Amino acid sequence: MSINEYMCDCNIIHEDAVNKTLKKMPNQDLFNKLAEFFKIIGDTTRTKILFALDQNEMCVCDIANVLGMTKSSISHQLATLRNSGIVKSRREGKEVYYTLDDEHVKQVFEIGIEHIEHKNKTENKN
Amino acid sequence: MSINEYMCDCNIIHEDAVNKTLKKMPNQDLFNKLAEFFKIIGDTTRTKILFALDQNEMCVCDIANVLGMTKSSISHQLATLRNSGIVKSRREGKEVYYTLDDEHVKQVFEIGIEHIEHKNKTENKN
DNA sequence: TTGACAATTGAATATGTATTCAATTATAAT
DNA sequence: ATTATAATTGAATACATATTCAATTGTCAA
Repeated sequence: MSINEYMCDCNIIHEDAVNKTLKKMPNQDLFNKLAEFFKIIGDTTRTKILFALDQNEMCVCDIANVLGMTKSSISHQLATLRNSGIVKSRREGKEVYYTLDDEHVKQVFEIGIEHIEHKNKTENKN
Repeated sequence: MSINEYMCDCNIIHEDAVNKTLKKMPNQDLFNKLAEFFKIIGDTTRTKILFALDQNEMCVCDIANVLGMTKSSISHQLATLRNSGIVKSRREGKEVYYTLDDEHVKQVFEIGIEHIEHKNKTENKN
């Protein structure tokens, strides 16, 4: 497949690198899901929820108390996280308990925190 | 610090878990930066850019060709990525070359892809 | 079966943001 | 200087989404 089939408003500068990269590119679906995954994590409220669930299994009310927010907003966010397969839930009586769904979430989360802490340490040198 | 200082519309169910988690909670600034980091990665166009830069150092025009988009939109996205410290750039003549800034970005990216591929494999069992 | 409480849901509002388009800046070559 | 091309920038538009508020559902106990 030629790169000329792609619309672009400039001439090609490094054709080899472009073609090599085009060959390796995963399909659109993977990028959509990957972006979706990070976008869902990428919200302040949801990072707090994930941090809390990384410590303990918790019900909606517990999380609302930890974050100082309404159950409604937490529940909306949990629905988002659940629909994306980032957390899972189980009902026990009136309460619904949430946990992280997957080890990858934990890993991504921890590396993210490392990254921020590293940036904080070195932010004075530009 | 008591959890009663936090406004919430429900009674506390598991006070110990809530208090324990409150003690461990990092400050607001860390959550803001962490969410920002993931949010920036969490866009389909930007995941493609990061994938491309994970293969080769590239100029704006190369990236525009790989993604089949205008230089302007790519440049806007690169500015976003650069301002967040996710990519860095160097000028060589008329061209500006971009690379991933940091090993953490690469790690987070790869684990993210693993996560999606794992989900793809197991998506039939609910 | 009625009341109480945990949780979810839908609609509305307010806010954020990706891409487009037009204009501008930076660099190199003639 | 002038032209050409790479890249950036600002403003506008179109689209997505977080929180609030009100109503509803699910479960348990009296």
